Amino acid sequence: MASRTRGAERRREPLSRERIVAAAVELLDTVGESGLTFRALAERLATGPGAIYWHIAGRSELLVAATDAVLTAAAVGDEPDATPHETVRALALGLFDAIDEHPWVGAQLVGTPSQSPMLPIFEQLGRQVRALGVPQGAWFSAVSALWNYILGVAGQNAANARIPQPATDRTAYVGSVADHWAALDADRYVFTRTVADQLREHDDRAEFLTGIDLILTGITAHRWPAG
Amino acid sequence: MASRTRGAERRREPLSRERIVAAAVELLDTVGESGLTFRALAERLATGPGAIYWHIAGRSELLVAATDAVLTAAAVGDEPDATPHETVRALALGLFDAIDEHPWVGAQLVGTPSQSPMLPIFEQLGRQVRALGVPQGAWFSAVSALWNYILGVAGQNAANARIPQPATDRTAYVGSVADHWAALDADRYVFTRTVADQLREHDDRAEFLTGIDLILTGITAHRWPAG
DNA sequence: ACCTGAACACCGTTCAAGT
DNA sequence: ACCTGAACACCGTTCAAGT
Repeated sequence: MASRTRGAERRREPLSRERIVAAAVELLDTVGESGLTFRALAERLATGPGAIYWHIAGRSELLVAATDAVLTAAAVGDEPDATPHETVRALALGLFDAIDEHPWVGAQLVGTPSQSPMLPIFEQLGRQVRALGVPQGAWFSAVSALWNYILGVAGQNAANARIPQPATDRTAYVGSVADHWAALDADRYVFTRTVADQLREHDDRAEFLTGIDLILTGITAHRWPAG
Repeated sequence: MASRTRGAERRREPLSRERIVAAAVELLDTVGESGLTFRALAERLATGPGAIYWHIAGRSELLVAATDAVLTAAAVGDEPDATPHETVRALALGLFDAIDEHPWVGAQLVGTPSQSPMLPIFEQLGRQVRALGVPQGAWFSAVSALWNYILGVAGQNAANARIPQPATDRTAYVGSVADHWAALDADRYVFTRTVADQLREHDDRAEFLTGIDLILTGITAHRWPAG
């Protein structure tokens, strides 16, 4: 009875950009990027595919809007007492977790020019680079390195999420790759074989942070040309 | 006259995996990933779309095969006298140039689990990490950082290539983003504004190498746990 | 064994027609 | 102003039928 009322209310609720984007995020989370279809979306919103076009220009605008919504929700506030190093870690981790929860965002970020939703994060990263004492002439190079690394991990995570069947255990998948590595030719792939167990037992999040630390160490230790 | 003969010969040449893959690479280079269509491919090969399926399982296998072909052609040989640092640079640059020439490869690499075509490169990178004196327990972490960075740049390059119209000057596009940055709000985007000119004048290739250097510096300077 | 091309089951997007 | 849903112009993939 309550559900009948709710159903009726939902059908009458007018469409809006927000409702469409929220439904799109839900669809992307549950069935992946290839499952985001105007027909599926229209069905969920109890309308026809054409109605959506009144509010959103097309599929790629919808994808950008969905990414924007997720990133806005994941934005990190400034901790006034944090060191630059800590702030970079917090920013990067915020992105990492958002992408971990919504893997399709990773693919979206990699495929998007450094535009709207990522600009604030770029800015915040940049300020930390400045605070680390990098000479001004090298600011762009230093942020770029961090940026490319973060987007690289984002892309990998997105790819990992869409390879096996939606529900397959990530652990099982990593395990099968590790088995493959361990079984490689002993001469041509000494290194990869040796590292197979480290792949099996690694923690994505910790590994990600190690990479951030490496780049920060590099940024600090690098002999930048005076600028 | 010669062209008539050649045309006739081409039509009679039997299909083969190699011819299909070569045609696919050509199509991807000229019209991008969305232009690689079984119908367009079939037309180029003077046959029907169904014929292709006799030799290749489907679109994604075709994409993998095309990527494989490009990477194999771009493989770098071992320079016996090179330092680990130099070898890493050469490997990374080989990938960078291959992706620069065939931007769709970037998207493909990011979307692919560390499987077949990239394994030899992963192995070679790993050997250099070993040669740098990284303790064995940290090998995986160190290569992963390099790997994620390289794939991040790959993805960015692929994205940049598919944003503007195929033939638009890359310089003009970068310039327009730089203009956008320079016009941002002075309070909220101090850093990004300051860096707009560095974006405008930067060289992708040099920037890429700087990032590699930073990570290598980090790998060398990092206080790894003994292992 | 290999090729053909019509047919199937989808897409995103548009647009006349409705309210 | 906003919604509807049929229609258009595509896709990847399959498959009976040919050679």
